[in-house]
Amino acid sequence: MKGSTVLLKEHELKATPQRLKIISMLHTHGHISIEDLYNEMRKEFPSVSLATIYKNINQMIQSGLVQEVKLPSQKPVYELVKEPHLHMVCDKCHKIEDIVIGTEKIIEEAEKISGYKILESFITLRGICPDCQKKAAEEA
Amino acid sequence: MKGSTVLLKEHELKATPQRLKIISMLHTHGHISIEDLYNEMRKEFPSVSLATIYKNINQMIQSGLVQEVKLPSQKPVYELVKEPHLHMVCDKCHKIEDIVIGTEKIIEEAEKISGYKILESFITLRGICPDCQKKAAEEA
DNA sequence: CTGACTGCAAACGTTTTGCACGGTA
DNA sequence: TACCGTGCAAAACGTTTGCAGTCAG
Repeated sequence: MKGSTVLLKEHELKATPQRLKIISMLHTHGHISIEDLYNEMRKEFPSVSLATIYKNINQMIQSGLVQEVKLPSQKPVYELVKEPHLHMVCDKCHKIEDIVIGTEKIIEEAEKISGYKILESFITLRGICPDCQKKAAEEA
Repeated sequence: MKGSTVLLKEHELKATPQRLKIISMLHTHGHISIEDLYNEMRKEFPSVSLATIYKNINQMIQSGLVQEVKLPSQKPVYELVKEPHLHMVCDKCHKIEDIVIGTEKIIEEAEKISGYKILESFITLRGICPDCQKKAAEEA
């Protein structure tokens, strides 16, 4: 894991305490909403402004450091940009997990059928996570 | 194509002129935003209210007649529920197309890797549509 | 006829903007 | 020191709600 200061410098953003904290929260949570960023940030920086969170997240998105993830039936969450992956969302506990799967075949087929030149894919799968399956089985 | 009145009745919604128009616009456009629904609806029903559009779309979603589609970098659009499909979005002209592709393999693999029981998949592919590829080639 | 639907206006939650102050490089 | 970033307040959006009048069944 790269130092957060370096990460910011590489994207031409100054390393302010607020930004370092945002990066750290993104690392820790994997996926996090603006509201949760704000609430957690306030523990350490009680006078932080929501505007600061928005401005920074938007700058990080523009600079390619962060990515917005739009999920069905919930507010957008944010994650650090890393290798391409897809998102699994649990219907019961709402946890979000990344998994890495080859998507070449589906993309190839989509290109063949549609004639599009595909540049990026966004895949979200909704279902029940192993923990919640277990709980459901025990309750039955 | 089923009559819109019947479609509404099947979903236990009264067939008002506004609702019939919404269904017709969904048919015609395939995917349409609230704003576009409103602007087009006003041509025929000048005094229609945005609230009516929202209320109706939300009811149609709840009754399983309509589905919300969240796309990267744009407002949500709405479509009639039909067979599962994925969305192709053109970077240049922003057109949205549906294509039907088997997703069993990717879902199977995701289930195996993650242990999730998957219930639904949301797949969006971003790229350049054939028309815009052609245009780009001609300009070069 | 009755409950559901519409249009209007106000309220709401989220995100953006402008500006003066403060901190990073 | 110069500029960028922050916090605050206000504004701008998008969406929802409450209500009185109207319409579909």
